[in-house]
Amino acid sequence: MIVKSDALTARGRRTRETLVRAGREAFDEHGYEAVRVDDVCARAGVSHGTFYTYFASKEALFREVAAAVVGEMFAASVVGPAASGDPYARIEAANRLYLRAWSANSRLVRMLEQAATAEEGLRELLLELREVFVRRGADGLRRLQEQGLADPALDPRLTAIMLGGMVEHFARVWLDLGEPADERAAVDLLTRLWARAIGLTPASTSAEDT
Amino acid sequence: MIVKSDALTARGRRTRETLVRAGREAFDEHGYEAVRVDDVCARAGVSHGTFYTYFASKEALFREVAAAVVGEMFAASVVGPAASGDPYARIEAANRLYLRAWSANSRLVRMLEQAATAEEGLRELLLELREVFVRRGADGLRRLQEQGLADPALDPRLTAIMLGGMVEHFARVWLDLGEPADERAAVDLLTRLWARAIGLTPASTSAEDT
Amino acid sequence: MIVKSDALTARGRRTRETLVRAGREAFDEHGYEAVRVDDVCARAGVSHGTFYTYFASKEALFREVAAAVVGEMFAASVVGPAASGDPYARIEAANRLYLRAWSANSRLVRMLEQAATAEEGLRELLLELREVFVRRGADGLRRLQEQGLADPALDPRLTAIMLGGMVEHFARVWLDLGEPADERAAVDLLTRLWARAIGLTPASTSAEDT
Amino acid sequence: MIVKSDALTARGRRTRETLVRAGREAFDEHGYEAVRVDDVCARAGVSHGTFYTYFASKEALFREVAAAVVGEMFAASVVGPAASGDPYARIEAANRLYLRAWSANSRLVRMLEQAATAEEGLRELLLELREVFVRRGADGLRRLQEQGLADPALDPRLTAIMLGGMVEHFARVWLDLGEPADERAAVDLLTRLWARAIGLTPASTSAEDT
DNA sequence: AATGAATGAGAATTCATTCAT
DNA sequence: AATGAATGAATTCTCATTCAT
Repeated sequence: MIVKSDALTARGRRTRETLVRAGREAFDEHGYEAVRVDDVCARAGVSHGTFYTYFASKEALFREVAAAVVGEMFAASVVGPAASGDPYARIEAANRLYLRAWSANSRLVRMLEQAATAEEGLRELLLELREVFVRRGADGLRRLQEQGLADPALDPRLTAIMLGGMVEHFARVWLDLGEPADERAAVDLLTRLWARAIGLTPASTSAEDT
Repeated sequence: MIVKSDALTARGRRTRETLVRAGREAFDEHGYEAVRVDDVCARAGVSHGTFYTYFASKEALFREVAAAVVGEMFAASVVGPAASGDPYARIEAANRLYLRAWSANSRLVRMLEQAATAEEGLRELLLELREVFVRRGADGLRRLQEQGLADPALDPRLTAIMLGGMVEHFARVWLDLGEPADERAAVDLLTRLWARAIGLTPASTSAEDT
Repeated sequence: MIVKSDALTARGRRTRETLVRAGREAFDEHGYEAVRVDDVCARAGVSHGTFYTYFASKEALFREVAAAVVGEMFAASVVGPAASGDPYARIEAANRLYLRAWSANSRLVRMLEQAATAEEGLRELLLELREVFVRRGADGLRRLQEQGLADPALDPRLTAIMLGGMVEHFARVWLDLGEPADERAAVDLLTRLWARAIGLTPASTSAEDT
Repeated sequence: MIVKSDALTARGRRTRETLVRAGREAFDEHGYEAVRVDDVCARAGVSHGTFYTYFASKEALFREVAAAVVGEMFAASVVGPAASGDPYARIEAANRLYLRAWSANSRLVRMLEQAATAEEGLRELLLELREVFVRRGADGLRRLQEQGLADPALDPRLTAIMLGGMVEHFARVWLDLGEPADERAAVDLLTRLWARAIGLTPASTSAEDT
């Protein structure tokens, strides 16, 4: 007798949101397996009977949390046309956003990866998330290639996957494994490596040096 | 009650090895949580009672499996002085090895990462594994810098982490998420990006082209 | 808090009746245990809260449903003086009514039997129901014995229980277990067996044959 | 990890049997729904973990109990050629056995009937049980008809169902609903009604009277 | 009268681990 | 060394019922 989100009173909506928030925190802190439904309920301050008023199972809650995370990351991935001019600056801005988005959610994304092995629906969500970032990277590279600013021999998609993976992976190592580094330095280096790797022509790169 | 590895009859050693092998396969296929001790025993063809003759717990078995995996990856990470001459070729060889080593064990390494969150001992093992690869990468880069073949401004350790992460991460996406690509093309592109990123001077790079 | 039936507005009476009807259908289709209060409410189109405005518990609803069923069966058990004349024809008419009454409600009666084990009140209801049919059968037999048409050695009550049970039981086997038979043939045979069993004298029986 | 019955040590077999016995008693006393797995375990003196070593679920235990009951009833239904000669005496003997067999298991059989509604496998078991008794009755009648001792116009199967139902149903009313009667009188009357109903010719019937 | 959110006792089941043989 | 029966803590989920609005 799960109640759908759009058939709820204000109070119901509030409770539901509280549960999602509590679940997100709990999953993020302890991992999917380690979280018991009762933990989430305790954190949300409701009985576990109430939990099942809103979610059919722990997994259903996770799906909801995962969807929220993915949604936020989509939102965070938009560079905005502001940082316009300089290609190098654009890459830098994108990398900063990328690093932040993944840093903020790295544990949940990894849980999603893990859970995606078993759950069909989650797998799709994960692939979709990845695709958004890959496509963004690939499109950016293609544009630079068309402008004659990047090595035209590089396969845009594969390159985007690899360099995007470099950023994503660093987010993990940095935060989850505690590799010491400060954001500025990290973004600087990631950007430099990225730019060089795609052969961003000296013209723009040197702009920074002057 | 647990029998130490070196105080075993030949028969005992065989049983123990069978269990480790069975555990490794099971963990790799289904993940740590999803594997029951009984599954491992069934696969190894021994009773549950026997399991506890050799391992104090499921976790102890995992530790053993993880150690074996890490050992193999260490072994696999040695480039060998054979591919000597050309820096680019060395990087290429290293990338091929790197990619293969991580591909072969990506699921288990991820499980190790996950488990490391909770277990102190595993955390150390994981950091150690990572360190070996990072150091190898950093050392290689430092050597190139000393020879004037790579950008001396790059922090060797951070650069190695980032570029190594690129390879490691690609191994996951490629195998676990099924991104289509063939090894040759992948190694080629990874190497090209890596070389360019560290500013490997044309002199050597072009050596390949001629 | 429970509103009594006679202190209700027209609207309230309607809601209450809807619930009883919905409960009866649900119980009949799925059995007492399998029916959740929510199922009844959904079927009746009211909220669970409303249910408790009219019934103190699920069991209270069942009691009401059971009483209704028993009432209907009482009503159905009246042969009416119409089929007067011939004793055999009277038995046949009674058997037809008997078979129909039990057929129509066999599942609910069985649930009542089952529930009666635990609930004192229901036990009485059940015994009362049974008694009506037993008494009717016994009275009929006694009359025939007095008229010299049936074996005077038979204990009227016990005989009525046994022959009545034959009809009742056949209703179950026929409908619930799907033993194929058509009503006409079944009533014919039941009547023939019944008449012969009580030694209904040829005089009347043969009346049918001529 | 349910262990099959034939792969058990003596101790295991003993435990399993204890559980079946405990389950049978519990079901008989309280009904399927009212019995918790823990009740059975407590009665058997084992932990509930042990229960699941032998049975996959409460339902699986019930299936086993039901099969045992049906087996016993099959065994009990054999009249044996001893009571040979007199048809009336044979019917009487059969009725006594019939009444006893159903009396001894009436609650469990009713539970089986109830459960059969939901479970396919149980339904078959029930139908099989019924069929054995029906066939036995039908065969007996057919033989009498061939010998010219019973009304040849009666459909053997339908008649057996009806008269068998009379006995079966009486067993319920007698034991479960507490209708007072002693076995001798009940068997006498059931037999007299049965014999008369099928038109068992006076020749044999009167044999009893002399 | 009606609603529907909240409750929590209760039941089934899993599985790592122990221990007698 | 090996076996496998026994254990019980832990966890998920259900559903009748209460109560504030």
